[in-house]
Amino acid sequence: MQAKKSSPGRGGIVAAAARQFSEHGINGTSLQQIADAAGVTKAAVYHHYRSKNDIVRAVLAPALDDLSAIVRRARQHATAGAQVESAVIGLADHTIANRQLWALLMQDPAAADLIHTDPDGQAVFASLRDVLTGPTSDPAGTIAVSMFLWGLTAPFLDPRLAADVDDETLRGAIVAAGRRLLEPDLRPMSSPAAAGG
Amino acid sequence: MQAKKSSPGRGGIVAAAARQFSEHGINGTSLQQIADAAGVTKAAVYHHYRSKNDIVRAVLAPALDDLSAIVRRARQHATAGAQVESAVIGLADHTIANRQLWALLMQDPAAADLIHTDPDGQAVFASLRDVLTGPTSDPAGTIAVSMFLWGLTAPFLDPRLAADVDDETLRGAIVAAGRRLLEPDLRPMSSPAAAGG
DNA sequence: GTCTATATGGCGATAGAC
DNA sequence: GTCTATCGCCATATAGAC
Repeated sequence: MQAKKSSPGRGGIVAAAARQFSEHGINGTSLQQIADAAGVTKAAVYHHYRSKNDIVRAVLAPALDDLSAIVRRARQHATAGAQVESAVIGLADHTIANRQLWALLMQDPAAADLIHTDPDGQAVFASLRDVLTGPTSDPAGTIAVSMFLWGLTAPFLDPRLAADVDDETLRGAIVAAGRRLLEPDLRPMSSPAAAGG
Repeated sequence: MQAKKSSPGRGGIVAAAARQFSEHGINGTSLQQIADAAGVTKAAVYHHYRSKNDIVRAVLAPALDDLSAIVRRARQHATAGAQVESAVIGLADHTIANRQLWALLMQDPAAADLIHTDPDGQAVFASLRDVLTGPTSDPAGTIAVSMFLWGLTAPFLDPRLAADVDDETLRGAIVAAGRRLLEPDLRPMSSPAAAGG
């Protein structure tokens, strides 16, 4: 079983594209680079995908599906605290298992455009933020949620972390950060009156 | 006071470029777009800057200078805790006063390339991380620092925050997040023995 | 399903008139 | 200091042979 290296097919192309995208950004990656990385020609790539945008979608789609699953699983918990905890752990695991993809999803302007355009993408992110924010809707909570989500990209983007740190340490640090930033009793309260939900 | 709208000069060009960069990303912005936004032609832009890379540098340079100043100011404090506090506050203020620029600096792959290339840029970020990390060098601390730095981009990138939240709330939330993530006594300690610095 | 070859357009960058 | 016009190149995307 040589894994059919001579003809990568769709899977090999999206894998190669994902690698190039996370290295050079989506706009910084040409179809030629993708084709070269996949070991085929541009025309072969176009046989599988009718445009570069389609490739981008194919790369990002699994991440959006994973996010949906994380939200769905979190919502099965009864209390808001348990939902946040579940989502934080789910995100930590997803980030670690899929670092480049997550960085791409959050970091790249082209990905942001695509998500902003796609109604499903918007809905997934909105529901994720809802779960992480919990029932309260104070600005500080919204800010903490955003900082946590964007902070999740750090473990891949930071060259000092990408190589050295083992997954278990990373997971522990991410979950700890999520708890500190998002758990209601730890959340910053500039005006005490706002605490009464 | 018409601010000389007929000839924007260098200032107008970098301002226009910064706006376009933070909207479409550096690689996603053409010189034609920059010229249009500045109200001149491409050739006029090239009269002031000899390459697109020069424009990028001109856009990012003030942010790097600001970072240097933040680090310098933080280092004047005696204790590590005070240095962290100073740097966090400095970063919060800088992010709020200069949201797009910071997002660009941290978010864009092309900016990352340029910083990675430029020795000064590398040095500034290294020293900033050193100050935020403090004397200890445990992985969890390094991760927390990275998450905080990347989390700082959130306030601009999140459409729900860019418009609604006033600066004071934002500042309070960022500083609070920085404290929670970075202050030693709050930091996650998977192995208690590592605490003795 | 992959290839070579090509069409078409926008890109960064330059030349030279005003 | 700005313009019009253009170069050379590489981008996305297509056509048609094998």
